[in-house]
Amino acid sequence: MYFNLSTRGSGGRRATSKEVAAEAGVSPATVSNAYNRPDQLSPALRERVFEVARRLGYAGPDPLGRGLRRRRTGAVGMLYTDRLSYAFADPAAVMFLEGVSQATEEAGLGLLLIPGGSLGDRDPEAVRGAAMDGLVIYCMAEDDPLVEAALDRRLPAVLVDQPERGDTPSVGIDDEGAARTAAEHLTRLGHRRFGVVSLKLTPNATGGFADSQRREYATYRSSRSRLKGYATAISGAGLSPGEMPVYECTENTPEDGRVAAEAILALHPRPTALLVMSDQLALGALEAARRRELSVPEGLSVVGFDDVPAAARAAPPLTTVWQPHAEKGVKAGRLLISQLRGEEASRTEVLPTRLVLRGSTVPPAELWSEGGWS
Amino acid sequence: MYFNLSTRGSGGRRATSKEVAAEAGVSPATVSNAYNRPDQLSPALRERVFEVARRLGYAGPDPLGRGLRRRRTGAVGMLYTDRLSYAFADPAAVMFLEGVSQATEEAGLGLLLIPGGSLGDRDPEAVRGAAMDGLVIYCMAEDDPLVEAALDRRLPAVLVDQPERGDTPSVGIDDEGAARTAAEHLTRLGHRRFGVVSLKLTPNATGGFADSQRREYATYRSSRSRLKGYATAISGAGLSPGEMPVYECTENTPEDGRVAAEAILALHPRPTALLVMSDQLALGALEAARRRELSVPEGLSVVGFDDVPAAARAAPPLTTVWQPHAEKGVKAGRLLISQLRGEEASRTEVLPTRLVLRGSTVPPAELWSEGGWS
DNA sequence: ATGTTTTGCTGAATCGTTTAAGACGTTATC
DNA sequence: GATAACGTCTTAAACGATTCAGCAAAACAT
Repeated sequence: MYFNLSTRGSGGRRATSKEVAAEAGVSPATVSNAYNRPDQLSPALRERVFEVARRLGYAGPDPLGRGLRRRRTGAVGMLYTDRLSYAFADPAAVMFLEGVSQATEEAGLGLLLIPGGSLGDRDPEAVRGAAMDGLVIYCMAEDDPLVEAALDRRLPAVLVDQPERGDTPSVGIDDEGAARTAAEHLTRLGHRRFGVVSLKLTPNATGGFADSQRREYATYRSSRSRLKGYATAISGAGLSPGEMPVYECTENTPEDGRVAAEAILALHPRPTALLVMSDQLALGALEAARRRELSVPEGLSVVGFDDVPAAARAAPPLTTVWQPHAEKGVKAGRLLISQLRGEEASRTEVLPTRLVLRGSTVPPAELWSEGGWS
Repeated sequence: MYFNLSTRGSGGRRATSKEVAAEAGVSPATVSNAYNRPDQLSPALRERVFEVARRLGYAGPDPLGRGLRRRRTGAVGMLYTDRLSYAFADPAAVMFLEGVSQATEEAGLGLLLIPGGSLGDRDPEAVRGAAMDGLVIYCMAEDDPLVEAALDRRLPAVLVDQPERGDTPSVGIDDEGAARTAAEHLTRLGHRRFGVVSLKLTPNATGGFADSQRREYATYRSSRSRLKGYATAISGAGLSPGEMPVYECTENTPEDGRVAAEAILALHPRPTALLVMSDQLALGALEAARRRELSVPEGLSVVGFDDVPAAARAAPPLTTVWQPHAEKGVKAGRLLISQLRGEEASRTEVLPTRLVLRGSTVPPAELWSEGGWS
């Protein structure tokens, strides 16, 4: 009969189920049953086991021991493009996480945010060593070694906003179509000179204008597809997309967007419209215009992507591509969970997008006299 | 010699280190060493082990087996007041998480978001069964059974924005002092009739005006302290805080804030100033005023709490109490990590706050003729 | 040639559970 | 009265790794 009360606090070793069993004079199996299958033992004994457990400071089965035996952890992992802390600074990612967490919480699962390290030296150890039952892989570059490492685990997984891989289910949007729609909106308004403020094209992006080869071989699918969508629209208007300046940002922040837009607006001839790959960047573009005393939309049209809440509150309110971030998260989570349950999941889900017209886009100034707009 | 290539994909059993060992003709200990202590075996053999591992589809040591043996998981948990998905909808919580994730990522640790379930029936199973090396407990009610369950695990922990407990380190702000400062700002401007839009006072809050007993026995420390701070300031101005209406919200959303403010503004006599416990709620209060065609600040002063980014962009910009959300997260994370490293951590950290004066507060209209303001 | 250290590997115990399968006494069934 | 069924509890074998003491051979020193 050995007590263990001294271990209150974070120090000291916790009691094990075996010790509880010994102290209560039963077998370990019975202790296990007390916690996991109340119907397998008499209520009286169960109570006694709990009583002893309390006395010994045993707070229930150790998750690792249990997990090892049961082959399941009760948590799903989430892998993000970049440093974890950046995810929380990106409204779109936060909304996505909101959706994922909703799905996982419904299922009683934990959500394990896996540290990737900075993009420079991604450390696969964390994803190799993370205790999880499955994972959602969000917005990663198609050649990111972490994706490889993650998939190697052979866990149930779902890819989000990424190229398909093997038979892993995926959810995403039609980036190319959405971008095309956004650009066509501008060509229809009569714009002829565009600039693109782009998200990262490859993980090791250094920022700056991207040449056509770089555009072609972007390893982030979303960026590549959106670029393609923009280009298609431009071509459709009889223009040549190759000449269109594309400034690649390294972070999805208003600051980076501002810098990019400033670079583009310094060009001659100056574009009359900016195609921006995210609202975070677009907010920065608005700021750039403001600093140049170039009024939006009169002097410059801007169309964003994502439709984050701040887009509607911006001055002027931002014309942008809406996409269902939270729903994407919920879908991804559910898809993963149904795999965990062994159900055969649908292969791929493409969620709808919608161009939201607000105040940041009008015909170019050159056309005003032609009666299109006043 | 047995291959296992058929298990590509999520199905199939993964190879174990023992199988790799057998196939490579070495002992399991050697396989382990190949992964964990490269210096313990010849480079040639190590390469051979990896080669066999690759062939067999062995992606490195199983996290659970390893975790069990090593007594450590490589992840820290995070426990939140409410449903996880709500955390992502609350900018303050998101900033806090940003900080925590920064700290954990630096240390190469995962961040496990523990599902609590809805507040009604909190399920302690998840916190009992979560595989983690330590946890941060954020903004929980002092009588929440989940806190008890979490502390019972005897893991290293840190409490955030919560009453101290035992010798668990904690980080927070001086809620009472900050609230008092906010309220004193208004009393100094000459306001005499106040309304309080309050965050939840207890987990099972139903919303509505809270009587004095309810205010007294609030189990969320932040709410209780802020209420106390407001009251102190009011008393200091020679008024009686007991008469001040306090409307308790159930969620920290603009919608709830609007509803609360509407209820308060319908009172007679109508308060000239609103003390609001969060900016999310305050944004809703502004909306309520707008709907009543009551202009802020001329007809109503509003002071918030948190200084979320949207506060500065609101119309009018919100006077509010700034607090270092992200830094709080970093501090909490670091405090936890230093415990994990066995370092004796400081007991308690109180972070600074600051009242940020913006456009939502002016003297009450009654005083304008007296020359104070125009 | 002998003693000592180093290198490279293995055997066996251990981490804390869960879970088939089975033992044993009691009660229901025909 | 035999048999089946049941309720309760136990035995023993996993689950997948790590770690420490130890051992043989090789390298080095004397």
